Formats: sequence, structure tokens, C-alpha cells
Amino acid sequence: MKIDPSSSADLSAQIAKAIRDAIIAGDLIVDARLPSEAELAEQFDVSRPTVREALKRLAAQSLIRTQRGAFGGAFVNRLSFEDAYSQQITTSTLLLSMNSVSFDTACEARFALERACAPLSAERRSADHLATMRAEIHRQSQPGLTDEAFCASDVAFHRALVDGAGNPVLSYQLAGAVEAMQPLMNMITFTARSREAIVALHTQITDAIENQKGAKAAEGLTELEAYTKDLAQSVLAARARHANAAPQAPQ
Amino acid sequence: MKIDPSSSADLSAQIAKAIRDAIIAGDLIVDARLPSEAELAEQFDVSRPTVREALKRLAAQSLIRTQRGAFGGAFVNRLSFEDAYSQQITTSTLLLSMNSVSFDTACEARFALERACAPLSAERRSADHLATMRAEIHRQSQPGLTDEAFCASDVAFHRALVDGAGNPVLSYQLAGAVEAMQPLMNMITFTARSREAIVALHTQITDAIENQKGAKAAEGLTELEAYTKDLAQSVLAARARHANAAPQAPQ
DNA sequence: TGCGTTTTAAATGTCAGACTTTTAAATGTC
DNA sequence: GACATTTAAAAGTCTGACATTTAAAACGCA
Repeated sequence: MKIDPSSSADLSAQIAKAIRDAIIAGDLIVDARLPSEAELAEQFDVSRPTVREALKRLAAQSLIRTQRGAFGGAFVNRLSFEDAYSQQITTSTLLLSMNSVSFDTACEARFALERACAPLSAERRSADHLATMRAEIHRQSQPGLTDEAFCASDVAFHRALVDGAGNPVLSYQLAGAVEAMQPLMNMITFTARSREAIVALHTQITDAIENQKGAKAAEGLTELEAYTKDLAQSVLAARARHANAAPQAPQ
Repeated sequence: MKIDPSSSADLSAQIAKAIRDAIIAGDLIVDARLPSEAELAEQFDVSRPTVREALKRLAAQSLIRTQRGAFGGAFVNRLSFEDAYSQQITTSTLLLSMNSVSFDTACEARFALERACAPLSAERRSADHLATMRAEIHRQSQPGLTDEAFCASDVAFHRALVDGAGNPVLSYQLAGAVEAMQPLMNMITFTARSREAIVALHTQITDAIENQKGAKAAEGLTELEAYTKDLAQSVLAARARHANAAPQAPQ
């Protein structure tokens, strides 16, 4: 584990990279204790604050955890699925919001991935997953529901569908795709009418999953994708018309 | 943007969270300049090293970039697809290596996701993507290729297949699934015989993509998945037999 | 006036040393 | 042996300083 003193990069970044590489290469196994900050400072020939900055970088990626007190220190963290989920969601959300990705592109990706889960989910879904899906559909039919709550329930429904496949790796990958769409979905105002159609499609999909008809569930998802895209398009068109009819002064 | 001084959590973690939330909420837009470290220290009523640790946490997630010099500082970073790719790959790789995910589970997830791209790729693939796929197949048929080079070429082939769908969000999501498998794939020794079969399946998939037969390409991927799983199973079985025949002393 | 050079100030990067707080092991006491 | 006390190690934090980088401002020269 060495750093290049002639490099122009931040020392803390170099040190973080050296340690990260050691973890990825397996030189530092899970729960292994890193040397103390003072020892690392001596090893890399830098000051303790610099080492600390490097360690904070690793902590931000959940690669290490720190513990205070005697026999404390920095330990290689076992990256849990939960940690990976939330990182995935943060990254995906920011990626979508910062890169002017079109609604259609994001929507297409999300439903394509979700269709990949459908056959597995149809094969393996437990009573639990089905119950969750039914419960969320029921919630979505409640008239007084806010748009935010409807979207949250929508996410929960699709999460249950994905989790039904019983493959944690798949669930992890899909977490970003499904959850990161929520802010985009929130931009669409759901009328009572559109909610009805979505609930109908959700029911159709759930029925297919329950009857272990993977292909039929995938079809339902395709219909839902088409409907969502149409909805978004009409909302955007209406917004554009409104902007033309009553133009706002540019900010 | 406030922190809770009574919280037991690290100050730098709290500060990082406050800034991260502001970015996600859109209060800090892309390329906006954060206050200088000294100003942030005053705002949050902490010292500059503490602020720096918080900023390094954000830098580790590519949320900000820093620039030295007058009128430098920390700026909200536009999370590029490239940055998102590499984070995705790092996270996925560590997740698989640290959580005793079975080869079958990872393999299933990867091919399920890849099948989701097949119809889109068949519809939209450019000459470029097809050329890349053919070139990688050709490389894979070279007899002198090392196992590492074969695996790298395999990844490149599948990347081209995924990129052929022309959906950057999909490419981003798949990056982790495909690349993170490489270390697991490397554990399997490819004999000349198995390479032949894989090249044949790759050719079959490429032909289907070229002829815009998405379903046929998906079938090819299913066959490839089955073949890969079989291969892994036989390798593991052979390894277990060997271990029984000539048991190693436990470490 | 206009262009190139130099100066300067603001900001990050780094260091040294000190103090605080937490924690668990070691020690002592009943 | 169980419980309280001491102690030392380590992270967390602060202060203050210096080094380095960088772009804008000031300056000088033609």
C-alpha cells in the first residue's frame, strides 16, 4: 500500500484509493482493523488530518466503519444490501435529475428492467409479496390519497413485484431504477381518472403474478409503460400550451 | 441548512448530510459554488478540519468537486454517467464479494437484466455495436488468449449488446451487473472446449440482434445463462472432489 | 490604447500539536 | 467471584499556522 508523492492529486484521495484497492483486492478482509490514524499517518508520511480525510472518503462509501475508544479504530465494513440500496438510489436519483434524461428514456429503462423480473417473480412469489401488492393496490384506490402518497405506494407495489423474484442482487439493481423514478413521476399530476387506469393495470399484473403467468405480467408492464408515457406526454403538452397562452416572464 | 448539536453522530457526517440533502432537494444546483470552508465552518459553528472532512465525504460520492486558488472552492458536480458507472461497478463488485452471493443468484440477475435489453438492442443496434460484438467474438476465438483477456472481451461483448439498446440509463444500470460478475467469472477456468461453446452462443446472439430478432437474442442469452451455470457447477464439483481426495490442512 | 507581465489576495491543501470524549481492558476492592 | 475504579488507547475536535494554486487586478511598456 503505497502512494506517489509526485502525483498532483490530493494526498487524501491517493491514500483513500490505496486503501480502497487493498479492500477490493481482498488484502483487507471484512472486519479487519486498519492501523490507527496515527500509525497510518506515519506509514504514508502525512499528518493525521490528511489520513482522517482519506478515511472519511471511505466511510462515505460504506467501505469502513469507525469505532471510538480503546481498541477502536477503522474496520473494513461488510457492505450490506441495505447500504448498497441507498447508495444506488442516491446515485440514480442524482443522475436522472442532473442530466436532463427524458422521461421516456428513464421510463423505458425502468420498465425494461422490471419486465426482466416478471417471469422469476411469477414463478416464485410468496403469499407475502402478493399480499403487499394487493394492499398497495387497495391503498391506491382510496379517493383522499395525496399525489405523494400515491407515488410512494406505487413504488412499494413495484418493489414487492421485484422482491417477489427472490433474488437479492436483482432487487438491489432494481432499487435505483424504481425509486429514482419517483421524483419524475411526482411531476405528473395524477387525476382520479388516470389513477383508476393504473390501479386496473396493477390488478392485472398482480393477477398474472398470482397465476404464475410471467409473460402476461410482462405484457401488463408494457401496457403500464405505454400508459405512463402517454400520460407524461399529455401533461407536458398541456403545460406547454398553458405556457404559450399565458407566458411567464423569463426568470 | 442546519445541524443538530445534540446528536451523537459525527459533526462531519451531519454537515455532509445537510449539504447532500440540499443538493438532492435542488437548493444547490449544478455548478453552484458552496461557501468557502472558512465560511461553512462559521455557519455550522465548527472548525475548518471538520468542514473539510464533510466535504471529502461528498467528494467521495462525486457530489462536489473542489478547485484550488482564488475564486476556487467547492462546486456542485454534475454527476456524469461515467462517474455513476464506476460507482455502480465498485458497489456491485464489493456487494458480491462480501456477501457470499451464490454464483447462480448473481448469474441469474445478470442475464435477466441483459435479456431486458435484448429487444431494444435488436430494434436499434447500430453498425458500430454489431462491429464491436463481432470483433470481440473474433478475439475470443484466438487460441492464445489468457483467461483474463477472454473475460475482459466477454465483458466488452456484453457491454456492446447492452449499449446497443441506445438507452444510457439502461447502460448505467447494467454496468454493475455485467462488470461485477467478472471476478466471479474469472474463478472459472475456461477450457478450449467451453470457449468454443461460448463463442458459438455469442455468434448466435449477435446474428439475432443483427436480424432484429429480439426474442431470439433473449433465447440465446437464456442458453448462455444455462451453460454458464452448468460450467460453474462442474468446476465447483471438481474442486470439491479434489479437496476431498487431497484435503488441505485447515488454515 | 492595448497587450503582456507582475503582483496580490483568496481559496484549498497540508501540517503540528493539543485537548476532549469514548470505550474496553486491567486493576483493585469488597 | 462480582462489582467499582483506574487507565490507556483511539477517534473526534479545535487552534493556528504555512504552502500552493489560481485568477483577477494592477502595472508597465510599447
